[in-house]
Amino acid sequence: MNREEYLEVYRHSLSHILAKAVIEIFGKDQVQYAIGPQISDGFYYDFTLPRTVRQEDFEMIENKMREILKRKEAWTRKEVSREEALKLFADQKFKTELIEDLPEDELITIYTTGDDFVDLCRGPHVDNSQELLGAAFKIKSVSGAYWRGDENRDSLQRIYVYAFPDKAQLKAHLDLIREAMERDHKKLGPQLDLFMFDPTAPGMPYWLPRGWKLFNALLSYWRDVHELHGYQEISAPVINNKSLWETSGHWGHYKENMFLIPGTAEDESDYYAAKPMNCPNAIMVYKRQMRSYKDLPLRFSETDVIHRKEKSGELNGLFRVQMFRQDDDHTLLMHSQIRDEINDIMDIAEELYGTFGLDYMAELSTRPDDYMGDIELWNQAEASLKEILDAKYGEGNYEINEGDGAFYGPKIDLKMRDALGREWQMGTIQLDFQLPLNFDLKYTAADGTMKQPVMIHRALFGSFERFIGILIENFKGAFPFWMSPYQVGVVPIRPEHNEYAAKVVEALRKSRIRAEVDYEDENMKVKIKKYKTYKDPYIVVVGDKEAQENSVSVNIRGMNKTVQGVPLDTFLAVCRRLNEEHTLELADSFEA
RNA sequence: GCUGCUGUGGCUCAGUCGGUAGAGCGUCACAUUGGUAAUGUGGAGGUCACGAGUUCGAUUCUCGUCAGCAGCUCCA
Repeated sequence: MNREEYLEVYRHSLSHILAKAVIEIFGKDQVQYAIGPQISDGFYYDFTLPRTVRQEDFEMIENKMREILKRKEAWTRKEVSREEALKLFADQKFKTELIEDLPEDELITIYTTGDDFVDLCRGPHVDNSQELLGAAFKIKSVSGAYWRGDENRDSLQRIYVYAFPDKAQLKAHLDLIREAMERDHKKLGPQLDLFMFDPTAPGMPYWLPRGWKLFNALLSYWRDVHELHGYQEISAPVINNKSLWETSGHWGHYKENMFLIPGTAEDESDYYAAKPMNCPNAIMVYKRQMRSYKDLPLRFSETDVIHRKEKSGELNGLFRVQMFRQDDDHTLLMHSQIRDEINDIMDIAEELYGTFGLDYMAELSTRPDDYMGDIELWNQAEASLKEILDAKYGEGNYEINEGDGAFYGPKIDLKMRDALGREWQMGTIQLDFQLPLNFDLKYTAADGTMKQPVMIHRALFGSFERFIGILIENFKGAFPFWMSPYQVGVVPIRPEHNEYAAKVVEALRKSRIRAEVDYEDENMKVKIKKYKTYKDPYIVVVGDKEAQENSVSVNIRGMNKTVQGVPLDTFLAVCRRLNEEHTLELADSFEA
């Protein structure tokens, strides 16, 4: 048995122990038990119980589980007929439903643990509870869930449990969770004065001065890269009359997610809606004039604010917001250009992600059952996408989600893995055969006939907001030099050094280095601490010595190391280089 | 939206078994003239999220609203 199978078997087995414990605590006639699958860090089990399980109950339940394990009960497997199974679980409505839903010819197996607990299960399990004695587990949380994920059906209590083969692995996992919590951008962001929220605008971040500096550093890097790849940035209205959204189909399919703004009429006839996507306006720009095949591909990138109304419980810091800016683009092109264009987009993605040292994986989603458009076109497009992915990552080195594409075209999703090994859905590259049709887009082909272009929607960071949220957690707030809100904090030792400090700050700013300085008549240690808390990459201290020799004393972030007597010009040159090269690591030596 | 939890000065949190609140940090003032992560003293700062109910009296109890957090995808 390999490690994964082993995990599966005993997590699964432990979930039965949990169910048994819960039943013994609350009484068999008080508990309806549903399902108890394993998940990535343990397992859960769903129940209906006579009362809500609280945090105070966790220890009691854990103890009951241990007590059951110590009984070293045997597990016996038995094959039963459908009738026997139904009879056995007559008073368990969820189990009954599960049995009734099993295919006619399915073999039904039940497992008995000890002499009183029986559960419907396909197994496999351990043979005796004894085998689980060494396992380490801990109840993680209790939350609500619905029977079969359907909010119209029974509301269940789901008990989550962490489970690992031994204490060391459980501890390692709990440490990882703690580390992730320390990195939580919802905590770090406000702490570093990057962004805030206000109840009058739920899910709509306010970017504070420091955060906006970071945002703009990221944006300007993104612009530079796209400029080199032939993109043209546009900006368009944030609200449009509903007639636009009717044409695009959003009014019909996406209205619940749009913030609506009444016009002057009494009814909805002249409503406006804040844009939830940029595509229709990019199309307006395309339609402004006749387009020739020679113009294509036309790449209209856009970072305007967009709004999407979310259900109240779904907001989550910068990860799920109601107002954000995508690093968006809509490219109009001929069918024959799809492959080259997607290839170029993948190159940009690689370059962008590489700058942050983030690994990424690609996933292809193909034609769904309810697809629209010409099946030939779909086949060609999917073939092109596969070809590109095969060439780039090798056949089989990317995931294919059959039937998971949008109805208007296939797509490639890009997921990345952060410093803690967590996965994030980031970029998305979607082909769209539908909108060009809805808006009746045309170009004049070489033979003088009118043809319809294809549209590509793509965002590589996903949204600036979410991407920054991920970066905050990935770097734990200690950003690479080029994107740090302030790159250098200047600390004059005494007020008499303020004059030289001002000279240093001016020189830094003239070199386009973001520098902050504290002229207060305050102990220098206090100032150093302030900039350390802000995680400024470099803190430079200036006193008599530095003023005299036109140098700075550099404190390097994360290195507990100070380099004294660095000539100011040398320091400036190093900073400029880090900015230009978008270097991930800080320089720790300052040679001329 | 649903389930559960939470909401006390800018921040982190204590407290009130119902009699309108306290600490540390931060901030401000004054003193301190400092060499790489917290100098000292003093002051200001709170309608205890909002609304209603119960009560002689509510920050505390009840209900509602708003916002936040965790989960609601892992299929016996």
